[in-house]
Amino acid sequence: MADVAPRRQPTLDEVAERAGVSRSVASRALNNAPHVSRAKREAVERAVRQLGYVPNPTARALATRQTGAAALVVSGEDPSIFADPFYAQVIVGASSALEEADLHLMLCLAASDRGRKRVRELFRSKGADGVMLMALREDDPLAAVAEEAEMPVVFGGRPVGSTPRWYVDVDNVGGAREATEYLVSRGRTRVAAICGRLDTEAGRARYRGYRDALLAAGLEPLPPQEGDFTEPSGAAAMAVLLAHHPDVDGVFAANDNMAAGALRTLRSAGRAVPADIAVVGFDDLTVAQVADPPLTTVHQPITALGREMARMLVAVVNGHDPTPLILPTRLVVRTSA
Amino acid sequence: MADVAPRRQPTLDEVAERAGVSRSVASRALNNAPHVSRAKREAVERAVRQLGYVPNPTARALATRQTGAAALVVSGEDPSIFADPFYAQVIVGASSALEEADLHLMLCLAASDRGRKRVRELFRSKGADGVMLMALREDDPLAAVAEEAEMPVVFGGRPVGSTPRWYVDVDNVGGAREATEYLVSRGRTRVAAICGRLDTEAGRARYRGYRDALLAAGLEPLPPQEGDFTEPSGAAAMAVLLAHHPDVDGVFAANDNMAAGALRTLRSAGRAVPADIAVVGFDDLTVAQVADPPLTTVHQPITALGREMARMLVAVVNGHDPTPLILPTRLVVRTSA
DNA sequence: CCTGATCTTGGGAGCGCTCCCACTGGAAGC
DNA sequence: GCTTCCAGTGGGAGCGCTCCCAAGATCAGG
Repeated sequence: MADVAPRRQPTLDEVAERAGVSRSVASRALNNAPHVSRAKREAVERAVRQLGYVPNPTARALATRQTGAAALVVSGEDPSIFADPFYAQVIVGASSALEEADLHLMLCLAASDRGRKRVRELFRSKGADGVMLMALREDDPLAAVAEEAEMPVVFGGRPVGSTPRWYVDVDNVGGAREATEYLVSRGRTRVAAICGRLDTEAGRARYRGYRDALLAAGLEPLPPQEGDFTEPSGAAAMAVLLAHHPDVDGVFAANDNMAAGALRTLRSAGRAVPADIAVVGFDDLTVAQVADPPLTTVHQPITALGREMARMLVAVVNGHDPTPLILPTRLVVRTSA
Repeated sequence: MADVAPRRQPTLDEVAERAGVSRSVASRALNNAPHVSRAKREAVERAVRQLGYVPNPTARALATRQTGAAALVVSGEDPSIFADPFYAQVIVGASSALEEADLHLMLCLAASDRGRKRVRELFRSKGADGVMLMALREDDPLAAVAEEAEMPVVFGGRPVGSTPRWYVDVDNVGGAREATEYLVSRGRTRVAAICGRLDTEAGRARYRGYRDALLAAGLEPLPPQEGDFTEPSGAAAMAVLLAHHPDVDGVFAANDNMAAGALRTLRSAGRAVPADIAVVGFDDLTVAQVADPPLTTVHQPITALGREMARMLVAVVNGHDPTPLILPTRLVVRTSA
């Protein structure tokens, strides 16, 4: 058995006693609220130092009805979705913004039924001061949970088919359009799309951008070749594309992972990139730089996405009503197109 | 201003009243503890359902002195360390194990001074039931914090220069040795090492494994060419290596990111891989599969690492004293060596 | 010197839950 | 028939904090 040190933490009452003041005064001094004389304030500070007092966050949470934590919920059918480096960057951004507001970050991967149930419980029990919700799919069970929740919810990316009150998104349509326009501007005329899951808003929006651009250029869009945002699915989609449309000379992939997969298929099929086929990705993750050839891709400000989500959530928690935010993308030209 | 729905949650007292029992009985029924008659148990369940009652986790935490949360703390000088997909996989594993124990996951990136201060506060205020601590460097300020903490701490990877009571690590020495032995077995005689930060135990251990293998084969190890586990640092290290030891015919990189960087440098230097130089990585992340040529690398069970850390922590929290764990690695042969 | 306004102060009532404990009544043991 | 035991029950005292409020202290203005 582990020997648990049973020494109890000092409480606010003990601090107060030691400082020769009442609990109320000690509490006020601690939260540097007004109505505390300089002398007592200092006495409290001294007692805190001597006793090594640290306030008990749980007790404070119970009294104030604020947990001091914000949750980041990532939906998905299986946990592997979270392995996408995308989320790590979101977390970096969110974490820094929450740090400023002195909130803790709870991370919930709502992949299993059990996980979803726990998220539901979290919502209903108000186990956090607010929630950032990402990666919702069409008919996602979490959508309803968020709906009925009496808790601030900020969406990362819009859910399919509805526009929530608070969200931060990236200009998916614009980014995809720009990427496709670029392919067209380089003289590509048979441009295909390897799109992401079409039960996600990002997947749909990026296909829409691709489609818009081709139509505007008087070219014919190909039907969506659907992947699931993973490298293997991109490789597979590229293989199908090559089989059905051997004359394709440009590919817009809805993210870098799938673009990397496409590159792999093209390599083994002996097609030169970008000479025979140009490839553009989306995200601008590390994989885009490491790929061979380095990927021309649509950069999206992922860390900023996380940061802004957290900031927006903090604003809502503090009683404000911020306006939704759509972050810009920009095309990063490398070698693949 | 956001309109906050002020409807209060039902409390246990209300459930008890509705069910016609005392608060004690209701509590026992809820936690399905013994000493509750079947009739009352059902009455309570009914009341819970009718009222839509959900227990208040904060109040429970205060009463039981258990927060119901475990923290994963990732140390580091700047947040970018967390962008490594490695941590995402650790989280997937930890999350699933914590889910089983019905604990929430708090994520703390202790990159800034502010972040470290908050972690310290977390430790001192017992803001979590236990902590998983990763990526400690030599003289890491968090080491002291963890030391004085009266809280279960499980380390992910050993810290430099000390062996904590509870940790889960990967067989870094063995993995590096196997990788290097493989290079030697393929006839490579001038094998260099691009090692990770030598102020981390993983960085040191992997270099040690490399060194051991060469010495055992009667070959001369080269001095460590230090990187920081990032792709650019691997590229830079490879460039230095090429300049100082033009005759190198094999490289062991301490992780896949750096191996990918090395590949990039070799490509632009016109060296063929593996014909001229063989390259082996470590981690077996997605990048290893996507790299060109696909990386031969040392696979480490990262998700299992996270899972076992969480399980170990749960064991400690429950008063047990589990023994440290060292997870095996295995060489995955692809094309680069 | 008195009145009212303002600042300090501490008592006490929660926040919503767990858990100890004293009490009941019926089954079991002698 | 009488203890003995124990499942079942509810009262009450916390857990450690915040915050309302009444009361005392201080100070200005008239």
